[in-house]
Formats: sequence, structure tokens, C-alpha cells
Amino acid sequence: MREPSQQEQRVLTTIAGIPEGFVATYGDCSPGAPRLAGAVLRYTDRPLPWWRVVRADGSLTQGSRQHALLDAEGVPFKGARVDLSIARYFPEDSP
DNA sequence: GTGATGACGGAAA
DNA sequence: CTTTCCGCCATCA
Repeated sequence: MREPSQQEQRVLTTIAGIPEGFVATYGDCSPGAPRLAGAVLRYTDRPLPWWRVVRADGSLTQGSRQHALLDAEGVPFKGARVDLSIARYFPEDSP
């Protein structure tokens, strides 16, 4: 297994630290390189809560599966998007 | 080794 | 409101 870079490490740590009922954006997990966050979720073998990661505008990337999981956690929706003004999680408080 | 791809973001038109 | 374009970085072919 390859040693995770500092940026990858941040992505892993951030996603793992998202509390139930909240979400974080790709940009929050990987500032300056949001595509990296997407790549990590695609290729990692770690058990991460991938459904709690949404686009910067609150729209989902994994359609109904993601919607169902978030809805089950009580994440507030505004139409087809997550209401980030309520459910957004800010990783700066997390290690 | 080079080039294309993608679970993105933000600005511009 | 929508569409287009460029930057970003690990993985894939």
C-alpha cells in the first residue's frame, strides 16, 4: 500500500470525522484540489462515510443511494440538494 | 514515459 | 437561472 500524501491524509481524516447528520464538500476535504477528494473516495479501500461528501452547491454525486443514506441520518434537503446552510460540517475543529 | 479521465470548484458569459 | 472553460492531482490506458 502506498503511503498517503499529506493532502490525501487530510481527505481521509476529514471524511472520517464528519459527524452523522452533517456533510462536507469536496473542496473542504481537499482545498485547491477537489478532484483529489473524488479520486480518494473512488480508489480507497478504507471504510469511509462517502455519502457525507457532496458538491460545493449541495448537489449529490451518487444519486439515489447517497440521498437515501443522508435522508436516513436526518440531513436536511432543499429539493435535490443538501441544505448546506444547516448541515454543513466545518473540518477546522477536527484534528 | 505521455496522454486521457474523473465521486470537483469557481469564475465568466 | 444555465452553459462553458480552466485548474487541480491521483489513477488508468
